[in-house]
Amino acid sequence: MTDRPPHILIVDDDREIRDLVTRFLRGHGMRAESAADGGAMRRRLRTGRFDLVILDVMMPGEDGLTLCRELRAAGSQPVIMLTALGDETDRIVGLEMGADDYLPKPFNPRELLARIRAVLRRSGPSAEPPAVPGDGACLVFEGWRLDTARRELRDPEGVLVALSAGEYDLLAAFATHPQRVLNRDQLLDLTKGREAAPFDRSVDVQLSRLRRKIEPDPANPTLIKTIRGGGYMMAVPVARA
Amino acid sequence: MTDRPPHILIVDDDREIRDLVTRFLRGHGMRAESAADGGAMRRRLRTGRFDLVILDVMMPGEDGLTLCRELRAAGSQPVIMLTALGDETDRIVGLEMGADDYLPKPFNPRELLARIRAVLRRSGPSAEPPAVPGDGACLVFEGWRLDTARRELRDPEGVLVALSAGEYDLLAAFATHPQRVLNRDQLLDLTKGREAAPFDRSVDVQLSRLRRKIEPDPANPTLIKTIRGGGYMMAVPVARA
DNA sequence: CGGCCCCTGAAACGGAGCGTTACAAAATTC
DNA sequence: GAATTTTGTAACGCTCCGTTTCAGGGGCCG
Repeated sequence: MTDRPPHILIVDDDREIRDLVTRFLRGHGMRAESAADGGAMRRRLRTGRFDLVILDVMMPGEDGLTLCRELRAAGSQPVIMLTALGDETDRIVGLEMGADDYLPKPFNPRELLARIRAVLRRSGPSAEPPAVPGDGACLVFEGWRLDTARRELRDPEGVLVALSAGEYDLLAAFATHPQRVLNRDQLLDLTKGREAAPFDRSVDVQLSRLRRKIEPDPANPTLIKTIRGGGYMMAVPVARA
Repeated sequence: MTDRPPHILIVDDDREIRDLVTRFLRGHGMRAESAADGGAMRRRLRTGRFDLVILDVMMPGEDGLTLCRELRAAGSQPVIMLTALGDETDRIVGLEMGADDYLPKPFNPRELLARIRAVLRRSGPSAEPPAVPGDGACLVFEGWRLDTARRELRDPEGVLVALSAGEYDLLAAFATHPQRVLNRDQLLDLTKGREAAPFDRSVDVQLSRLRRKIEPDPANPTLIKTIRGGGYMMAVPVARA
């Protein structure tokens, strides 16, 4: 029912293609961003939540197939691959790697749009657990235990702490980005997948509610600190278990 | 949200290009500075915080690729490389070295501006690598312990000293540049990432507040000394732990 | 040595950022 | 469809921070 615009990431070494596709998708009501290579892609995925990734197969350095396998292992976004025209091998290997669709270059932007919509429709609205690449694991910090598979939180004594969906998403965003300052835009992107409105303070209120449940002394937070003028930060190290 | 103007460093041996780009970027609301070679770049990076570095590939002495690799290893700023027109090799090697984008010379300044904005948007406001627990994130001086991962300060007895965000940033600036005189411009750049206004004395006031918390006798400071006419200096050695 | 100027320290004030509560709308459950 | 829970918005008060202002003190000159 949440019909927010889909968020697409284009990974291609060719600047012209990146810009063309980005502009085209934005012109059709989507949020689109681009990355020039695998490193940039990873950096962008670290602080943003995407509904779909478009990968060029032919790239210097890490090629699209490698990145596709990585995406499949880590996240759950659907992937569309851009292959060289008529190259059956790429197409087959791409699909084996877990790509959801492929498109031979050069392509008609309208066709890309159609395939994006098809893949998003297929993968459905419930395809994506927010903010968690590398799932199935428990995130442990200061004795607390966040089970990302069950969406449950247990305190150091092992007692279940009831969190609302929003509180869980917020805590998960921090737990997957520990020891980093996250501003309100990033947190909103990670938890709700939307952008901040002018006087949006919903993050503040949610965090206040979360602190009441997990901080020993909510007035002097030790787990999630406030960085005035910057945002918030999980101040303790997080381990996977 | 802190929306301060981005701070760009241009590294190019050609003086005309440096001036042209610097003036152009400033005319578009950015803070821009330039360096003529690798040495000047390193010197500038030591006391300034930059959001992006523009590197010329072809330079006498250390070329852009070498510098790019160095930047990638040390810092976290994104890099845009200026390559010779149509030189595929440079472009590919540049991206492999970790550049976030490239631009063939000669280029249209407006296009450079667009590239810069795109890269900044992609890399986001905080692009630091996630701190690994146990990595040397503590700075120790005279028994005091500044934990940069947790943004916490402990006195020699191990008692937590409450610092405001601004006080912490200021102390961190000194602790990462010990035994060096830092003037107000440098401190403002390191802590707030902005330039000094004509009669800006905010650093003085913050330092006064900081001294009240960490100096045994704030009237006769021993940790952070005043250098009349020059600025301030952390007067004790700092070790990583 | 004394007077002057300029630099710095610190108090005081006001504005902005943030925490929290209250309330209303929306979603979920039964 | 009603009751309950969750979530966003508005509002109030507190804290932090930048600016202003004044006082003290060091350096330079005579």
